[in-house]
Amino acid sequence: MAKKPNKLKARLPRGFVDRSADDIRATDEMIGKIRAVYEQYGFDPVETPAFEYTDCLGKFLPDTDRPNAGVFSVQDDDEQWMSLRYDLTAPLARHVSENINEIQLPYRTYRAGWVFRNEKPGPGRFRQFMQFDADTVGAPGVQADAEMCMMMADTMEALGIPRGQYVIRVNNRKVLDGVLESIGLGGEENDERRLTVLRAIDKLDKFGIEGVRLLLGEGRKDDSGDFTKGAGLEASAIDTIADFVAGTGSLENEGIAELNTMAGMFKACGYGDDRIKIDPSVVRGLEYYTGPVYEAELLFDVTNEKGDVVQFGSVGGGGRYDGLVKRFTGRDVPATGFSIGVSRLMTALKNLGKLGSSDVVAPVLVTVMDGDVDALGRYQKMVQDLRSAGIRAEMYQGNWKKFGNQLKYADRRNCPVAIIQGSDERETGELQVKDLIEGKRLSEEITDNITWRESRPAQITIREADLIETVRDILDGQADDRRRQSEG
RNA sequence: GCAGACGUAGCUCAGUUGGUUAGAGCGUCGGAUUGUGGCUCCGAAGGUCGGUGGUUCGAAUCCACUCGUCUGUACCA
Repeated sequence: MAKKPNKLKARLPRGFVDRSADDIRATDEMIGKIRAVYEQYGFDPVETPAFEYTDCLGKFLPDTDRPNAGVFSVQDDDEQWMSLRYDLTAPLARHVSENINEIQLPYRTYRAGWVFRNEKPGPGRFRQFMQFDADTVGAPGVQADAEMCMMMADTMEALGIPRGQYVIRVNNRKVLDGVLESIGLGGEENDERRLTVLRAIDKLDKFGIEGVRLLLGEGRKDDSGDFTKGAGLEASAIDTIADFVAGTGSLENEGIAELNTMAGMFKACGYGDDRIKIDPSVVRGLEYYTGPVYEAELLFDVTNEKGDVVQFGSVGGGGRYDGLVKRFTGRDVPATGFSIGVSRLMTALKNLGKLGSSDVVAPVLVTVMDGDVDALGRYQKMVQDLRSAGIRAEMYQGNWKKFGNQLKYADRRNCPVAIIQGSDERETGELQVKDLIEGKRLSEEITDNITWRESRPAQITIREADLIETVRDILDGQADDRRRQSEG
């Protein structure tokens, strides 16, 4: 027997997903709400491309063992390396620097876009995802940072997350730096250990204070038995840090002063601890942040597809990055901004029931009984009339000779209404209008096929001229039912 | 990256100490029904048993390597 030719296997690269109609509509809705807040605050949109020259994206990674790890890079035909952007901040710094003479500072801008990371994907973690950023470039004062925090809080609420179910946590890198200096970890020679300590503090949510202490000391064994090496600090140094993240340490420095200024602004604007909170354990973006850092955290439980409760953690964050533009221009251009993880946040909002199944109704289906040119023209005209009346509609485009398949198609697409006109109806100037939703309900009471077919459930005969009015009545009735159900 | 678990049809899974042509349910497609969705009945398609190599008379089953998935951890600019 001849060997079958090998079929090409259709497969998606790992860590990437195809997006469904529901997902796309929900994302559009979210982005619309976020944009409205940013616009209200006086921010303008700008868009940069997905690719940048690799050197413009910058390298903030300390480990040079894997210089290209994390990004997708390709070599252009002039042999220059380009990379897909891994966030929206570095490209903005490039854009501002390149147009620094035309851009009026302070520059208040927002943008949504796909970013790409070449790393291990996991559930809810992809190699392409959407971020929605807002930044103020050319603003040296912490009032700009405070505004960012308040805008994040407003955005959470605009998305329907109730007060108390989210919190914006704020810290300042200068505070952390001060603490580290006080335990003798100042100076360049301790860069590596400082990083390890910061990463350990960042794990507070995950492992609790005891886990963090292990990571600051000898190290910690994970659930699979693998061992993570710690920072190897002295017991007294660990105590100092533990006191600090618990908020019981005492310290005076520039970072604390900045946090106090910001706290004062939050209070003056009526943003209490239930919305924005100073939290000494916030670390974030370990390399390029230079001042205030902040992140948005969800406080409600999220259950995944398997029904497990998962820790959702941060859905966005940001901070002050005073050095990024200077890399290009040599000029001090202080900036602050934050990023919302759109895809992640959407998962959470679905859980909260804030993004229900979309309210987009499938089209009305005009079925095809006769395939001659005259008949097809009549069917298409009905479709156009429905569309002109603002009703989503389509003519069946499959094999019209199998009429049963047309209704099956309508059923599977959740079409609300089907229009039927064969030669019998045509002769009398009539139409059959079938309410498919009501028909589905009635089908539960009918068990034998003959009755089902002959009773033609939820189907009425009308004059051709009454098409629009009848369809509209049925659609309105269905919309009322949906409303009652979602309320009850 | 490190550690562990797991890979059989589109999906969920059976498959005996290594033994003939690898099965079921659901789903898909066709028919019963040339002009009516659901139900029911009948039929069909769909598998390199993740891949490669090895042990063996014989491998879905045992071994090695590899790829992939999942869990934890690391990294996350």
